Amino acid sequence: MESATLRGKRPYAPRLPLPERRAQLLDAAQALALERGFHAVTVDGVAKAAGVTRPVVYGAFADLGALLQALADRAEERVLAQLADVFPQVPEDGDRADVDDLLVRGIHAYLSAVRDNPADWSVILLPPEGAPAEMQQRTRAHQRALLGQLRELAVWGLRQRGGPEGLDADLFARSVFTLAEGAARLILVDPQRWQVEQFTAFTRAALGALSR
Amino acid sequence: MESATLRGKRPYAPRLPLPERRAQLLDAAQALALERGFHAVTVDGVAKAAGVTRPVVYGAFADLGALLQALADRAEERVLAQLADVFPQVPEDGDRADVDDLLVRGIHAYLSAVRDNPADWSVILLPPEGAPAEMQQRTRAHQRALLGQLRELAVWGLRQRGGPEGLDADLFARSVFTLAEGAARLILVDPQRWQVEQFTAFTRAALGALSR
DNA sequence: GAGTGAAGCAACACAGGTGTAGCATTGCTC
DNA sequence: GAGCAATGCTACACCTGTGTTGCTTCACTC
Repeated sequence: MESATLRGKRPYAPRLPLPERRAQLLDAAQALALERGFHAVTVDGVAKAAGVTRPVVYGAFADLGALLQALADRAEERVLAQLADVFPQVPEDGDRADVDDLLVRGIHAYLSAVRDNPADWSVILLPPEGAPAEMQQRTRAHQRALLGQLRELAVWGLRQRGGPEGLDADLFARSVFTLAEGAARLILVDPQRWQVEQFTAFTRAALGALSR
Repeated sequence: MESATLRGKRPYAPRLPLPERRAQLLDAAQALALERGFHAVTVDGVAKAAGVTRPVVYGAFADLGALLQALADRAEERVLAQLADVFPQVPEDGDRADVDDLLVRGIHAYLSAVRDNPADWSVILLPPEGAPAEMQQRTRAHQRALLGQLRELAVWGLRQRGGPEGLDADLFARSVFTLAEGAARLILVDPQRWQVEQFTAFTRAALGALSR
């Protein structure tokens, strides 16, 4: 029907196989989340941003919750892959590696990963209010897991190092965790101003100043 | 008309002078924000929670934005009043006060205030995504101001103390800020588990361990 | 180069939210 | 205890978002 094209009708968007369509929609959703916050990600908005209509989105994802879930999954997957490449090995039992250096290298690896892939890390690190409860719970579970590991490392490190007396290992681990996350946020928000090296230098100085 | 009462009509809520009505609505809004997050605060929800109808809310506040603004204003006002009572004096120039002790007392005052008034501090400290941009901007402006003060204090303190070399004062101030906020959040989220004294003890131990 | 199944589109019904207009009730004043 | 201004309520119109139905178009197969 030529009348269809003559009227102001939307031209058909190119057809895509499901996996590519999903990727395209997730890209659009991620861009929206970065620009206007997580709560601004709507099915309608994602569809518009991707140049398609809502039923296309529902063809790719069960509903908005599933889309956000998939978005988080993808970001997490990429981010873990990225870390696996660069993260320093955890010391074997009895290893004589320098504890301070291990922590500094860890921070460096973490912050570099954030700097090099701000889009995915934003999904992980930005405050998730407005996102469905499911997602928030999962984020929290991950934090707990990471915190547990850090805590073990802190216990080991403080003993190994003969570190300061009375410094609670759990709180120390939490502090490192909180500070690292804060640094990551600064890098995400203003990468011009904040360089990875500033934080590693600070960490080195702080650890160096802690008496043994 | 007795027919009105016989039918399932809403009974008239008691009439209140404007200031009390405002206070009542703000209480309702705050309770909602604490229970279900900031984005769950709606004019409709506030009205229902307060046992009135929407036009009553619009009689007290221009719109939802104004209500949230007023909520933040009130919380901030109360919180500042609270701090003014307990916060240790900033040292005069040339004062010989113990720098470490000053910081520990400051942390103690801050966290005690949070513990004793979780409702208002939650409004200040909970992540404000979903809240109008105006409010977020103001929060950020306050953070900047506080950070500036902390930074001056850190410069002064590190010099006074003859503290560790190479420890950037700006980053140190930011670290203190971030950690204090993190501690406050822990106290808000799980006051059973986290006691103010744990954090002050940790702070004291950490500062004590920093070589002079 | 027709036929057909998959992919995309417009349009609908619904839900929950905003803000407003006009009527009903109350309780204060005299 | 009647009058009346202030206060609250019902009801409406509108917006934005969700999830679905059925029609249209494309592109691949034979």
